[in-house]
Amino acid sequence: MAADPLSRVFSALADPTRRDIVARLAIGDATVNELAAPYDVTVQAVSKHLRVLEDAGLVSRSREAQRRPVHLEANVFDLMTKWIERYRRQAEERYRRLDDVLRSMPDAVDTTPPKQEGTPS
Amino acid sequence: MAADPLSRVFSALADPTRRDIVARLAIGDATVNELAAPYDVTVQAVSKHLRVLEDAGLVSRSREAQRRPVHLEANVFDLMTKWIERYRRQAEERYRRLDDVLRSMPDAVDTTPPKQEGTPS
DNA sequence: ATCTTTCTCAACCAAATGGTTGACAACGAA
DNA sequence: TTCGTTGTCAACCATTTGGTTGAGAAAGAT
Repeated sequence: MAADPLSRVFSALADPTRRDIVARLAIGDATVNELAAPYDVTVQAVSKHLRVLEDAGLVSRSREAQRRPVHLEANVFDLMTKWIERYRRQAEERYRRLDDVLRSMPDAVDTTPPKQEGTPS
Repeated sequence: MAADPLSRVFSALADPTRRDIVARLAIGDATVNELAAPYDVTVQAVSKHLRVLEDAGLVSRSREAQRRPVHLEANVFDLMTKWIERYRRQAEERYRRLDDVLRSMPDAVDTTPPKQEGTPS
């Protein structure tokens, strides 16, 4: 089993069925049988998927008679978005700098579009 | 191999070594040997990781003499952030509505914690 | 031409993954 | 109590994955 939380979350969402389940749970809590209904796999398979999502902290299961309502824990998403945003911003910044360098070169390639730029972000 | 692009991206980032490589590439392009140096795995293993990242569209490899500089393609991140944001927002909206309902109920359960903000971890 | 460097491909291996079936625990209903 | 429903656990199976070693392609250096 993956050690670090970030790997667990990414790994959990790397499966289309599990992303589908998350999408379903965003609408509202559901039981395992309800979640399994749309797919032609056994309930056990869906239960396994839910365990993966639970280990990643994306989902929680409570007890209610025989039923086990599954609930989406949205806050774990932040872990991912923070990681993603960090490196995207860094890469975009780098790209911008490269762009500046190219622009500052008189006519190395000459394909420079005659454009005046705004300053995004 | 995973069919859909979203699964490929999530799956690619589910590995700590590959996330590390992405972090490194955010600083600047690098060759396979440079990328492999910090880890005690073979260059072949890193080459495989790069292939996974490339299939996910997160990275591109060009040719420059014998060297193959690896470049980070930041735009693919958007695919993920869009997906994540959508369901997080949906789940938060749902939580807000549930919160409203609970607040509008006079004293259904009475175990209501006194107005605390933020989840108790 | 022959070496050297850089990197990928192919074959193999152990472990993880996603699925199955079968057994059974927990609980409400009869 | 016995039955039906809901869900998990255990064992098993096929495929994928992350790693290895060994061979070889591509291009500059000698």
